[in-house]
Formats: sequence, structure tokens, C-alpha cells
Amino acid sequence: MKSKKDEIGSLAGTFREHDHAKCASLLLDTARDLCAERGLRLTPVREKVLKLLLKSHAPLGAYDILAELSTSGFRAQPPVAYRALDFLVENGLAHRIEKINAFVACSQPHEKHSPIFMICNECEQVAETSIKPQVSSLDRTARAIGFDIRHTVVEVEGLCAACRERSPM
Amino acid sequence: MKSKKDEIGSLAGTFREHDHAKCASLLLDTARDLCAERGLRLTPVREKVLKLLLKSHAPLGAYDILAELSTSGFRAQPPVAYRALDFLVENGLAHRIEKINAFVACSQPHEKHSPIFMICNECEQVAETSIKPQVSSLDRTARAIGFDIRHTVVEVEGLCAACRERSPM
DNA sequence: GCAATAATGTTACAATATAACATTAACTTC
DNA sequence: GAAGTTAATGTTATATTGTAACATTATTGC
Repeated sequence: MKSKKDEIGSLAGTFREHDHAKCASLLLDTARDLCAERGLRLTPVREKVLKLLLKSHAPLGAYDILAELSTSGFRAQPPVAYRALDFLVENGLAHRIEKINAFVACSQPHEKHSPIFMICNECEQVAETSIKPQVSSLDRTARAIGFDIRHTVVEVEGLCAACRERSPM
Repeated sequence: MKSKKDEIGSLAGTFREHDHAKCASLLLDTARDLCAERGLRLTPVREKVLKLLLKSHAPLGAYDILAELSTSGFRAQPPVAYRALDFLVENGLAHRIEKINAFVACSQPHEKHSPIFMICNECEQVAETSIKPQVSSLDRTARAIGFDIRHTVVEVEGLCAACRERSPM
């Protein structure tokens, strides 16, 4: 049973202040648990990449990650980063943001969801939210034309509250 | 006044059969009118690129367009295509589909709308639809966290009806 | 242990996109 | 309609993002 609280709720990874280190470490634990449960191997590179994503306050490009990997003793050819990212994305531990060719750690890795990203053009941070009703409205339209949905991308660009205050207009 | 017909309506550019040539030529006329009204210059390259998009049954990549331009006597350096595409996108005559780095002609160029793309993974065709209620639900969430939306991307991947029939499962 | 599978290493390159500056065309204001 | 201004195009070069393909090493299942 779903509670009503995610009407506005589940705004994890939002622009709001929070204890980022704590939140990151919790999510890392969750990822480890999930992999254990599902028999997936969270290998050193994969874990490192997830950590980098979790640490970052903004989405990271594959080549950003590659650069950080190389300063941590990992191999640094593109496929290294892309493979790890693919693994994380496939298993719901990270998302790819198409609009900006970048990646973020998922903030609700346990639940099946279609994430919605709010990308601030000023500070480049991204909030992950998800709203169920909307997705189902999309479902209805798809059904009307006989389209079978496999994956949904919703990305929104604009200005977050903090940036709007900083630079009015 | 908006009629109710676009509840399911306005599925222009859908997977359904239609007289494509006619539809393309109507949209080209609309584009010319719009540019005239707004004092925009639909120059030869820009018009050619729009025609290419209108003619295509699937989205075109910038380099697809470039290739076609070069066989029609236009210059064929990347900026030529990108500039024309930028013009078309900025002025609502075409859309960029982030998920596949490709472009399609807009099927409802007169109205302000947030398009929704349904991308078939099999035939690679794309249907442009748009649903108002959904967008407003997104708006509400954005308002709740103080986010000011400038641009919305909704892209859905899956299988269109025709392809599902062709290859069951 | 041995075969099968999964993950990583590595090279090379493909595909997508833009910066920067030169040139030409179009508009505009007198 | 000439001179200045802005908009569009031409062109070179390069940046950024992403993959194919094949070799090697680790892990798993029997």
C-alpha cells in the first residue's frame, strides 16, 4: 500500500539543504544491500563510480568520472567509466540525464519509479523527484495509440529556488 | 477557446497511416507563414533542412541532414546543419529528441506546447503527442519546490502498435 | 580442477557538437 | 543610395561524448 505522503514527498536529492555525507553513505549501504540481494557484483570500479556520483552535488559526465578514476589508481579508458555507469543505470542505482549527457546517483534505489529531473541552469544541480499520477496519464495516452512503454524520460530545465533568489529575474 | 478534442487528439506525426506528402507540404506552408508573421528569415538552408525533416518518416541526426545537404549543393560543414537546426528548434518548427540525438519537424508549430515523444525502438519512428493535464501536474510539483520551469522534455521509448503486431512479444 | 561466464584491460575510432574567426548578405537610417 | 550595423553563412579546426572489437583476467558452477 502506498501512503499519500509522496504527493509532494520523495524529493530526495533536492536543492534543499541536507546532510549530504550521511545521505550518501546511507545510499551506498542501500546499494550494497541491493546488490547482495540480487546477486549482483558491486565491484571496486562500480562502487567507486557510485561513490563519486553520490559525493557530487551535481551530475557528472562520463569523462569527469574518468578523470576522477584515474587520480584514484583505476584504469582510465572511456569504456571503464561507461561500463560501470551502464551497470549502475541498468540496476537502478544511477540515472542518465539525456539532456545534459550526465549521470546522477539514484536517490530512491529500492523502488521502481520513473524519475523526473529538475535541472537548474544556473547552479547545475539536479533534483530527482517522481510523481506517479503523471506517469499514469502518460500511460493512458500510450494505450490509446497502442504504444507499449519501456522507458520514460522526464527532464525539466529551469531555475531552482536558491538561484532565483540569488539572481532575481 | 480550446476544444475537448485534444483529449486523445492532436496525435499528429503518429505511427498511423496518413498522406505524408500532403501533411508535409501543409506544414511547410505553415512554417513560411509563421516566419513571415514573426519577421523571421526562412533562408534556403533553413527551408531545405525543414523539408528534409518533414520528408523523413523518422527523426534525423545532424549528420544525416548534413549528408543530404551536401547532395543538394549546400555547404556541408557541421555548423551549417547545426545552425539551421538551432533556428528551427528555437522557433518551434522542429524539436530535438535528446534520447537519440536527433531532430523531427514539429507537427503543431502554431501552438505553444510541451511535446511528448513516443519513440519506437523497432522501426525508429517517433510520434509527437502532447497532453496538457500532465504538464500542469509537473508544474505543481515544480512550484512546490520553488523551481521555475523553462523547458520540459518528455520522451518515451517502447514499441509502437504496428511493430508489436509484426513481432509479437 | 575445468569449462563457462562475467568483468576488466586496451587500442582504436565513430558520432556528435562547438569555438572562433572570415566573409557575405540584409536591413536601416540618414 | 552610401555607410554603418546586424544577421547569416563559410570555413578550419577541434572538443566532447560514446562504442566496437578483441585480449586478458577473475568468478562461478559443476
